[in-house]
Parts: sequence; structure tokens; C-alpha cells
Amino acid sequence: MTNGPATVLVGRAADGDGWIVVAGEPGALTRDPELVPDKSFAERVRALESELAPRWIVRSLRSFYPPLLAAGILLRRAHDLLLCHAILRDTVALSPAVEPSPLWLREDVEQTAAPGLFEVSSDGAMRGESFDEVRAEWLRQQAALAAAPDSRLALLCAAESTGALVAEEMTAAGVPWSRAVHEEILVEQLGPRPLPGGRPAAMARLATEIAARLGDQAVNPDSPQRLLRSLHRAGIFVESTSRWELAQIEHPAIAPLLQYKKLARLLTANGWTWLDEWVHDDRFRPVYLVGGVVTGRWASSGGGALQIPRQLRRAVRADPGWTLVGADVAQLEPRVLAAMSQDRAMADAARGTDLYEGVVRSGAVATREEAKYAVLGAMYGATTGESGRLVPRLRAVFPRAMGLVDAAARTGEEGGVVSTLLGRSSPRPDGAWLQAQSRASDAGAGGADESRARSRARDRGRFTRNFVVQGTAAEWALLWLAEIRHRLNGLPAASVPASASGPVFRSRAHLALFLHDEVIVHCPAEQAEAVADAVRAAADAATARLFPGFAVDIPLDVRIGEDAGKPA
DNA sequence: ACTAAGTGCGCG
DNA sequence: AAAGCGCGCACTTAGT
Repeated sequence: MTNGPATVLVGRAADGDGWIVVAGEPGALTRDPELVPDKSFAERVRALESELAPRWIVRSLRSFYPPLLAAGILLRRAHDLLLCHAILRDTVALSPAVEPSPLWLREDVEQTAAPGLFEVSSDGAMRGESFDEVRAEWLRQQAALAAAPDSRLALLCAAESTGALVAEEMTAAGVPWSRAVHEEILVEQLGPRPLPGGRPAAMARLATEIAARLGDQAVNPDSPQRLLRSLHRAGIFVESTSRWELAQIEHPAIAPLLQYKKLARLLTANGWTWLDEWVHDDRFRPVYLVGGVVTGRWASSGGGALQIPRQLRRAVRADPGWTLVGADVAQLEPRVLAAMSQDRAMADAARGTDLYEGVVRSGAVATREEAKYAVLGAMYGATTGESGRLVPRLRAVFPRAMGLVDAAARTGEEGGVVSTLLGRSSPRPDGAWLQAQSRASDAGAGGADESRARSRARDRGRFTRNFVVQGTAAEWALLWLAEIRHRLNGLPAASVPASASGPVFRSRAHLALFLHDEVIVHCPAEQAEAVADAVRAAADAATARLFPGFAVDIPLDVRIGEDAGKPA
């Protein structure tokens, strides 16, 4: 702990008036506390950042960082106490773990940043933002990390915090989004924008056609219940109106109905209303919730950032003089499984760009299609159907990888906790789950109790089976993101027209979108190749960092230019 | 009129 | 109603 960046600890003054700042050497806070008024706080941060390049210890970057970005300040390193509290509180590999505290509940993370620049929220200090509380929590977390058996948890906390920096930077910069292209797509598919509440022309046409072919003028394809009755009256005996089931039926009404559902989805999820609400000045600004998914994946809030349909991806357009670099990993999760389980045979199968072909070459299954079903089934816990039938073949060929996920499933079924490679732990079973299990072992338990308990146990086993893989893949992605950010910030300034990405990124390459195993970078056109190299080098660095001493291929598909937005 | 749960579908 | 994981959002429906 003697090398490394200095630290700066930041919290509100006890009377809520201004900030208390303490700077110090790594691992120790040596300087005297300094009281900085709200008014001059941003400038103080700017000065400390350029003087010390410290690690900023703050309660939550979600509220702390956006005003700084708006003031043109880029932070290099941080430690987000709220996010790390959630990790350390649940970590089973830690004894003692960080004591859970209502002060550090994650709910606050979902709040949007305070509107004014560093204005005091009346209860801000009481919710854990006071300097004393920040310092006390920092000391607890440092002690917990120091007591950990190795540095993996510290790496996870650092990566989670850097992820939080990236998340706020991406929200600030926004995804370059062409309203014109998006509108073109809408008009092409739906027809001109209808009056509010009205049906677009293409949907109205399809509705008429559905009515005619079902012989039911009153059919309402927007209401599953009524649609189901209409279908039954027409002799189509489906159990639900979901696309998958309808697609199996041969009837002249099905084609227009499926098309209607497709257009209805486009209209309601990403139509003109969505554009009006979420795209301003050709920027889409989603809010990311770092670690918002139990496994450590990110979630998002508002605008459905992680569910943008692929058909709209071509609305992602670079500013003039700028371009896009898109990259995604094929089959990240099985590659991660191979490495975390140190399964040499599976890592060999993962060599090259298509893991499924490698599985075929291994002799486990005969076709690529079978390989895909078998591998997905192994990670998701399939027991029946095509997939369930193929999984046992993998056990023979990849015993270590299968042993790891099978063990995770067993632990989950027994009510235990599993962890990712860096140490993020799964939630403990909840009260209802425990109750179902204990009821089944009661003296007077019936068969129904037992089968229900067994079913719940298996559900939980599938969850923990997937947790270790999905969560470790999320850790790889987090490291990748951090490495990309580091390399982009090292690129020289470029002479291009200013982009619309805000004061920090107007002339600097920046991450614009992150989607589990995929990134899009917005960069000056002249830097496209350098950025592509940086993104590739970052992936190699992430792999080396997460799996030291074990060789595994995690190759990228990298695209530059107009097509960068949409993966193959 | 408002809320909560269910349905269906987009993403990985 | 995906066989098998994790999400968010819009809409309908059932309940108050």
C-alpha cells in the first residue's frame, strides 16, 4: 500500500455547509482537513486532480461526478463507497465482512444527481454523506480489503468504481443518435407519425386485415385476452398470444398478426414518443445502474438503454469529423467459464473466433448447432429437451468446466452462497425459499410440499449455476471497460470539429455505449485505427488481469465507421 | 382514479 | 409457452 495514487476523501461538513476534503499519501490521510465552500468546490477538485491525480473516495459517484463532468473535469480514479459496500457486505470470503448498514443502502444510487451544482440536499448529510460517515465507512472497507486472503476483492472494488466513472461519463457524453435516421426508420415501417393515441397507417392496415381473416370485426390485437378469444372463435386453439406459439400455427391471420405485434412493439417502445423523451440534440443519454443486476452486470434506468432493438442501431451516427468504433465479444460466457475453471480442453476449443466450431472439433457433439445448445444448456442448467440431452456429452469432454457449474448448482440447491472469480457473492436464499424447504422436511409434509420444495431448490440451482459464469463475465467486461478508458484517455488531442459530447469530450475519444459484452467508442475520425487497437489491447489486458497464468482466447469483432453500431 | 400483478417482447 | 439464466419497459387487467 505504499505505492499507488494518493487518496482524497470527500464528505459534507457537519452543518451541511460546504465540503470537507482530506488529501493524503496512499493508505494514510495525512493532510489537515480543509473546508471548501460549495461555490469553489469544483475548482478545488480540478486543482487537486491535476496536482495529485488521486483516488477520490466518495459516497456515490452517481451524484458526485455529473456536476464535475459538466464543469469540464475528468477524474482519473475513484472509490465508490456505496457500490463497494454492497459488494463487501455480501462477500462470504471475508471475515468479518463489512457490517450491513442502512446508511449505505443502494437505493440512493437510483436517485438522479442533484440538479444544482453541489447544492446541499437537506438530508444529504444524514444519509451518509457527512465527512465523518464517509471516513468511517472508508476505514471499514479498507480494513475489510486488507483482511481479504488476496487482492481480488480490491481489484473488483477498483473495477466497480472505475465502471461508475465510465457510466457517468457515458451519460454525460451520450450516444450520438441521429433523430433523422431514427425517424426514417419509423416512417418506413409505420408510416407518418399519427396523432397522439392514433394508430399509424401500417398498423391500421394490418388490423383491418387481421379482422378480415379472422372474420371478427371487433378483434383487438392490443389486448391479449380479447385477442385470445377472437383466435379461439376462429378455430385457432393457442394457449397464449405470444409470438413463439403463434408462429407455429398455419392460418392466414397469423402473418399479419405477427407483423402487427412487431410494429406495435416498435411504436410503443421506441417510437416518436421515445425520441421526444430520450433524444435531445442528437444524443441519447441513458442512466446506467452499475452493478444493478445481482450478478454484477449493469442495469439501466429510463429509455431502455440495454434493450435498444438491433433494427434501430443504424441511428447511432458519429458527429461530423468523428467516427464510431464498435466491438463485441462472441461467446464471452463459455470462454470465461473455460478460463475460470482452468479447463484446458475447453480453452482449446475456444481458440479462434468460433467456440462452437471448436466444441465440434473436440468431438463432444457433431454439429455447430448442437454445440450451441449444449453449451448454453450447460450454463443455464437445461435438463430437458434437445439441450438437456446434449449437456452430458460435455461432461465427458470438459470435466473441469462442467464440474465448476455443477458444483455451483449443487451449492445453490442446498441453500448456499456462490461467488464469482473476483469474489462477488450471490444473495442468500430468502425467507420464502427457506420456509418451503423446511416445510418439506416437516413430519407432516405432503408430496405437494416436497415436490414444490424440490422445484424451488432446482430453480435456485440454475440461478447459482448461471451466477458464477454471468458474474465473472461481467467482471471481465468491467476490466475491459476500465482498460479501454485508460487507453482512450492516453490518446493525443486531435484537431477535429468539436463534438456535441460535452465539455470533457468535445475533442476527445470516449466510450459511448456499453452493453454487457459490447462497446461503441465515438472518436475523431483520424483516430479510428488507434482506437480499434486500444480496444483490442484492452481486451487482452483484461484477460491477462482476470486469468493470470492461464491462456484463453477472448477475441473481438471490431468494426469502424457507419456499421460500427450493429454487431454481426 | 390509482396501484399491483401479469403478459409480452426487446436486449445480453 | 420456449427447453434454460439475467434484466427494463409499455400495456392490459384485476384489485382497491
